[in-house]
Parts: sequence; structure tokens; C-alpha cells
Amino acid sequence: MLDLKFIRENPDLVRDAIRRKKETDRIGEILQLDGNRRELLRKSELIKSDRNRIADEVAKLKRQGQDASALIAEGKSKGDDQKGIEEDLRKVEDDLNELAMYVPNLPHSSVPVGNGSEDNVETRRWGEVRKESDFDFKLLDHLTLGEKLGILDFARGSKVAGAGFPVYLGKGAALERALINFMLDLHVTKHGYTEVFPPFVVNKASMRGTGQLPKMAEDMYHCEIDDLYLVPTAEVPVTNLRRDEVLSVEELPTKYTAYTACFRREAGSWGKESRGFLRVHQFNKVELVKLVKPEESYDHLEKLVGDVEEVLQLLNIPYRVMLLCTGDLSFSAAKCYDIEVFAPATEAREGWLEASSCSNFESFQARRANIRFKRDAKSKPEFVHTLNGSGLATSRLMVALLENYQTPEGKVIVPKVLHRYTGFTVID
RNA sequence: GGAGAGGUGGCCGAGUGGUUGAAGGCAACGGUUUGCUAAACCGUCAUACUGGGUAAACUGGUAUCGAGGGUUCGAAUCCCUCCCUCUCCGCCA
Repeated sequence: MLDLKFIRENPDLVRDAIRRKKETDRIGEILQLDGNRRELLRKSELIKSDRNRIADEVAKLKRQGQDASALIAEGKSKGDDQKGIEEDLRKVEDDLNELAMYVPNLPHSSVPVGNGSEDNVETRRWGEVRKESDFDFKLLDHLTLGEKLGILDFARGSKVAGAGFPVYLGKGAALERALINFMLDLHVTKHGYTEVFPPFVVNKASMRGTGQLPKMAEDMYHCEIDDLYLVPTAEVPVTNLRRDEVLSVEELPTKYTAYTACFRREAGSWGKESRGFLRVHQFNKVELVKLVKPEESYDHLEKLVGDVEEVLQLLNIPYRVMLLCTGDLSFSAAKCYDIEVFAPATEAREGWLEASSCSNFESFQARRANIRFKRDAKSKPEFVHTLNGSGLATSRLMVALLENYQTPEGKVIVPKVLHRYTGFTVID
């Protein structure tokens, strides 16, 4: 969330950002509540100060063995006065905090202004994009291919859990595991991330910390009895590892990578692009998370994107990097690149599938999650900047892999870098 | 799940109703001393919110002893609820 003081002092900047991100502008109410809060706070603190003074004087009198009943009576009535004010204050604070949670992060100045995905800017492209017409045989899409090879089973996934819970079988399961291990190893050994295997469920405080709550409540799986949420992304447990901590400057940048399964209800988003792997309730993802110094966060964003790109380059899967415009930028992000892989047999979005999203949240999450650092022993703690990116989600990656690596015989060649993980070179 | 013990500042640890934001120690920071290091000595040593002040220095107030509520003129200290940690027992992958 944003600093209330910042909102108070720069309401127009914030309003502008809200408009660009197409969120609801409730800044007027926030400013009003903030004024009320400060007024009530002043009143309440004045009374408390009186009460403290009275209590001290009572103590003094008692020590001297004198009568203090007049003061005690006064203290009692002050206490009654305070109750009413305190109640009002708490209500105002609750309302204010709730509203403040719904104020989005400000887009960075380098983010193009735009309405939606049509205004995103392609910043670069890598690999050979071979369209369907470039192949001299009839391409199969990932679903058909997966079923024919017996490596994917959506029907049985529906039986045991429900639609959108895919099942991987045999070499498909092995390939999935290989991808995960390959990506983790690359990020750990080559890019210097620390591997984390976090819990797959988190509490409310964690969900608030990274900004999924309260806005995205509908999209989470929630275990009511224990009040726990299934993680929608490893970003949540991993970023929250350091919640309420003050890091030393030597710890920055802190870089984590983690595999988790990701669970999303995807409420209301069924319809187009929902065939097969394109939209599922459970998928696998290797996530990258960085906690960095504020002045370095934009350099780190570029490096983060580079770390993700290397995965695709090693797998030799064509992709493009999209800089999201203000209208497509998520609630918490200040700047975000999407990495889209190309899947030649997929009709949706002309074959370009979002496989990674790399964002700089600046201090937005750090403020919510209260993650700070000290430049040295004497300086005040400052909020870190947090970044994260999928490095990558395997579901969409699997689509691109199967479709790009298929042969005229309906087999799939395993990319070379995965051989040492799979133990086989062809799926047939 | 059952029984017990406990959660105090960066860390250790005292404190069972009244100048306790919290003794003492360690660590850290500044300084004195020192050929260097060590030691010794002196000092500083929480955070947030809020008011005054020049959005500085400085300064007033409030809150914070796991969290939330209650009792009281007054709570780290008494009562209730919850969370977490440890030990033992049970159950279990």
C-alpha cells in the first residue's frame, strides 16, 4: 500500500495513478477519514495524557499517606469520556485502513500509458517463430498431442478433483519434474538465488503482505476451518519469509527461488483461452523473488527478466518480452514485463502465451509486509523494494514445448538441456 | 488430541498493581587512552503515530513487555480469549 502521508500530500498524483490503472477513486473519502482520524486522535491523546497525570498524582498522594478520593473520581470520569472517543476513533481507523488497502501502486514513469493489452509494448523478441504454415506437416495442439502420447489426462483430473486440475502421466510427469528441476538448478547455480521450499498454504497476514488480500479474495482457495489460503503463487510465502524484519544492508539483494504448486480459483474468467493448459486451477511454477535497495530496483528488474529469458533460450523456445501499459498493470506493480512464449498450434492470442510476469513493486509490498533494511547501524530503517517474476510457470511452457518440439510422427523431442533430468530424449 | 512450562528492547535477563520505556549484562555506535591489537573508562543506544518548529536541529504528547479484550484512578505485573515456542504422553505420513 501507499504511505498515507504520501496520499495526503500528493492526492493528485495518486488519483492520476488510479485513473490509469482503472481502479475506483476513493481518495476523497480517504482524505476526509484521515482528517477525522487525526482530530479524534488528538482528543483521545489529550484525555489519556490527563489520565496519566491523575494516576501519577494519586500515586504521589498515596505514598504520602494522603487522601486521593477526589482525584480518583476525576480519573474515573475521564475514563468514561474516553470510551466514546476511542470507539469513534477505532471505527474511523478501520474504515481508513480498509480503503487504503484498495489504493493501487503508482506506475513508474517509464511505463507506457494505455488502456489494455493492446497498448502493451513489445520490447524484444527471441528465437525463430515458426507458424503453422512453416511446418510441412499438420501440427497437433498440446491437448491432442498430450492425449495421444498418454502424458496428459484432463478428463481424469476432472474426475478426481474437477475441471482445471490437470494430470500428468508417465513421461509427461517426468518432463514436468525435469522442467522444474532444470529451472531451479539454473537459478541457484548460475543466477545466485537461494532455493526455498515454502509452505503451500499461508495465513491472512501473508496474503495481505503481498497484496492478494483484500482485493483478490475471490480468486483464492480458502480452508475455512483453519483460515488458511492455498498459495496462488510462491511469491506469497517467499516474500513473507521476511515479513516484519529489518535486514542488514549486507543482506541486500536477497534473492530467493522457489517451486510451488499454484492454486487459483479463476472465478469468472472461464470462456476463451481456457482450453487445456491455457487456464487451470492448479499449475506448477518456479518463482524468483528479490528484496533490494530502492535505488537499485529497476536494474534488478531488468536482470530478473534476463534470468527468466535464459531459461527459454536454453530450452530454445521462442518468446517476446512485453512491457505492460498502465491499464494492464496489476494492482501492486509499479512496472511489469510479461514474457510470452510462442506455441504454433494454439489459436488463442495468435499463439502467444503469457508464461512469466516480472514486476517491481517498489515499496508497495514492503510497506504492507513491513520489510525494512538499515543502511548502517545508526540510520533509520527504510522499506526495501520487492520484485518477483515467474521463472517460469510450467503449464504454458509445456504447451509451447510440446507444440514446438513435435515431429511429423506425432512424437515430441525433449530439449537437450533436459536430457540429464528426464533420462530420455523422445516422448513417444 | 491430553498434561505441563514459557513468551519482556538487536540478544541474554530482572521485574507480581504506582516517577518502569522498562534494572543489569552482551552486542552495536561515538569518544578518551594506546606504537598496533586487545583491554579499560566515559557517553549514546527502540519503534510508530501525532502536535509545535522551517518538510532541519530540537521539542511536547500518545501507544507499544506475544495478540486482543476486561478489572482499576493507575497494569509488564490481576482476570478472560486467542496465537506461538518448549517438554512429556497419545495418534499418524
